[in-house]
Amino acid sequence: MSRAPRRRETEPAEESPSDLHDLHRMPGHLIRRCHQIVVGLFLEDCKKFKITPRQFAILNVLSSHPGIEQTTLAGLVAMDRSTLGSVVYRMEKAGQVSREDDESDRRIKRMFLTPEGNRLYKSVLPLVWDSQNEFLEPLSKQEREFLMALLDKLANVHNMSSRAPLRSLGAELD
Amino acid sequence: MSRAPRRRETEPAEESPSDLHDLHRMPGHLIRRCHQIVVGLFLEDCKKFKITPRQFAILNVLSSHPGIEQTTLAGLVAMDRSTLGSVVYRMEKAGQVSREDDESDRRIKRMFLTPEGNRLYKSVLPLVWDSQNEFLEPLSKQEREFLMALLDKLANVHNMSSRAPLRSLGAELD
DNA sequence: GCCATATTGTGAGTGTACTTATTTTATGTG
DNA sequence: CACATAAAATAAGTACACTCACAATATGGC
Repeated sequence: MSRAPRRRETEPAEESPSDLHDLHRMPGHLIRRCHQIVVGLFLEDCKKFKITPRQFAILNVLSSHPGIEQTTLAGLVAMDRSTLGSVVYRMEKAGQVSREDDESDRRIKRMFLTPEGNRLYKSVLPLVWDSQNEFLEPLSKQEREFLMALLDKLANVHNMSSRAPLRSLGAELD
Repeated sequence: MSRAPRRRETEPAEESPSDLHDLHRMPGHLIRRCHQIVVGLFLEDCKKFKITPRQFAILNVLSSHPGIEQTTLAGLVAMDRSTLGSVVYRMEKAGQVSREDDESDRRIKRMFLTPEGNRLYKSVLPLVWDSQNEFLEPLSKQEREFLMALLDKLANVHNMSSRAPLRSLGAELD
């Protein structure tokens, strides 16, 4: 039913079926595709280090903020506490991060990069940037900047209504 | 190293720490945030129907292409076969799709929407569009179109190098 | 000091999203 | 027709990404 090709997209594929258009016009679908792609490029470029984008994000934040607690870290990388917990658990097993109990607040576990984790971070950083540039490569410099600005705007405006809001630091730590 | 706040973003948060900038300048991170957000809006708006974005995508494609096989469907929604299999399994249990064996090729299972699945699709469609508009709401009309064009370009250029490429239909199925 | 309340981390349960390997069935070639 | 090869679906294993619930603490008021 309803086989009327009434649009002329940039170039969905070859055949351009019928009202499957609905799906491909949705921002959510396009965002998902791009996410899928950028993760794929990341994993490919960093293959020899067996690291994921989330693990990299954690290394990155711990590198500049040693000793933060898990909930704060979760806020900084925009993950929820449970997910972060399981990712960090794996990284601890892999010897990349360490956790130690806080003296004054027994609920808290403070997190640090191990030397191993730090080496991994330094080694993988250029490869990560490669993958990011590779992703943006089809766009001109201006287009890249515009894209980033638009995504940044969307992410920030919706920040607090999202399920794992990005949160910056308070003033109490280090 | 490198503690120079040399940018002035739209509004990252309040403190704008130091070289955590690295992370937030990465397209991958922004894309992920936006993905997280748009999925969150979808789930919130469609809460009473207990449906996920992927399940909706499947309903959408099956609605216009009844009788396709799983591998083709996977291509149309850009999921890999394994993931699609498990999602479809749940939808079959929920009575939204049905699968029947193909006569001429015993490997194939052809998929259809059940009346229930079709009702669900029709009911949820407007809510889905609401969520998509809500996501884009912070942007002007022009910005929205530009964003979509840029994402579309990225998704299409990288399509074949991604792990679950979007594939359009061949000519053999009705 | 005691209690209602809030916070930190965790655990269980569901749903993607991949990888690799295996089973079943088709198809092409000699 | 037997045989290597390919394709469709599934299974097993890993890694997020959430939800809700819960135990162990802290904290503010009284």
